[in-house]
Amino acid sequence: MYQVTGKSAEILDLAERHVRTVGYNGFSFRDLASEAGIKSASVHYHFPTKGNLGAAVARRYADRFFEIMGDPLNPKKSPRILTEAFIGAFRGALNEDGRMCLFCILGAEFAALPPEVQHEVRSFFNKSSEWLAQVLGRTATGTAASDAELKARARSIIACLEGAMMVARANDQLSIFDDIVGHLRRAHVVP
Amino acid sequence: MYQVTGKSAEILDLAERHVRTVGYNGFSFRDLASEAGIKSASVHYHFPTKGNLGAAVARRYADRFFEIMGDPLNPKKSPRILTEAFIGAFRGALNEDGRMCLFCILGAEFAALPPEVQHEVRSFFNKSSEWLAQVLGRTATGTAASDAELKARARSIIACLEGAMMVARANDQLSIFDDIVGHLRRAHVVP
DNA sequence: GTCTATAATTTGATAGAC
DNA sequence: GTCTATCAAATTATAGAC
Repeated sequence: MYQVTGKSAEILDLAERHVRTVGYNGFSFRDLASEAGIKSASVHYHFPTKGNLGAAVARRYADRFFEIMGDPLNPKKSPRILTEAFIGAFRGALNEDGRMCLFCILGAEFAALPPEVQHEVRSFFNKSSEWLAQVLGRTATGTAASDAELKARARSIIACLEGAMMVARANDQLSIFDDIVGHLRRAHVVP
Repeated sequence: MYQVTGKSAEILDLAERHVRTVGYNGFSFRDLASEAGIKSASVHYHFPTKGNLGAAVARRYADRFFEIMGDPLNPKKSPRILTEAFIGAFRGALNEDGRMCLFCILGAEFAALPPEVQHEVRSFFNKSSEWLAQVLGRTATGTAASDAELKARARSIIACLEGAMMVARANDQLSIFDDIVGHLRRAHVVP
């Protein structure tokens, strides 16, 4: 699933790389075309408009993310394991290729995005904080907390991870990300 | 100081608004010109290149920020007061006009920025985490911590604030920012 | 300082042949 | 599905008059 089989998928891969590096407004259809070995008109065949392409990139990224994360209530995986997987997904994005989490950069650019892309961004933040809130609800301190409190804690962790990626990349030091996460652990913000 | 006296300052104001809304790649010299009631060629008279303008916007924003924050070691201001001022500066940016912190959006766009703007972004993150680390060093738990640990804690708070702004704006709910900060306080991450 | 005029390039997007 | 050709608009930036 989600393997690079055809040109459409290849274009999605290239677009994702660009968004995660220079943002939605930082690349053009011609950039993608030249890297894919085709012409920009052919890119429009696969994705009629740029908003269309942006939304497709966002949707695929989110689908992959939640597919990897799995069920937050899976009894075979402890809250700690799941939280570490969640943190690892963010760290991996940064470590793997020095690029940002897709939704960190799209979130910052939010007002500059076409409506269909904005919709995907909002959706990801809602779903990811919901996922993490469910995990936190399984912990000893979580069972006593209200849903609103759990969601706030989840958002706090997500916000911290997104911010950590940004600060780390601006300084080109992955260790900054690790320092910040280390602090989250020591403060018992994270299971 | 920093009042809108001439066209240069007015252009800086307009550019700052645009960057904080749609990012560095989301506006043009013509946008600024039409809003300032002049032509784009006249904008180039004040700021030869866009990188030049971007760096000037960033420098002014940072200068203002640290002017308002004052001395982190000021004995008349408690660590708690100073930290709240720090948090308030971030919240104010969001609350005042629903726009992002300038360096949150520039940080996310980092790779798409001209070198001179990148330099200002790095400089802000270094200076602000240094400022906050000095404040944290004055607290009971801070005096025992190493400089590296203090800096990591400062960066953690900054990352969280930047991330909180992003998530809050993407959802158009200031309360999300407050929830996240509230959690920071309850977890005693913040003095 | 601001203007007109314009250069040189890039952008997103379309029409129509193969 | 990909191409050539092209459009209309926008972009950063400069030259030179006022």
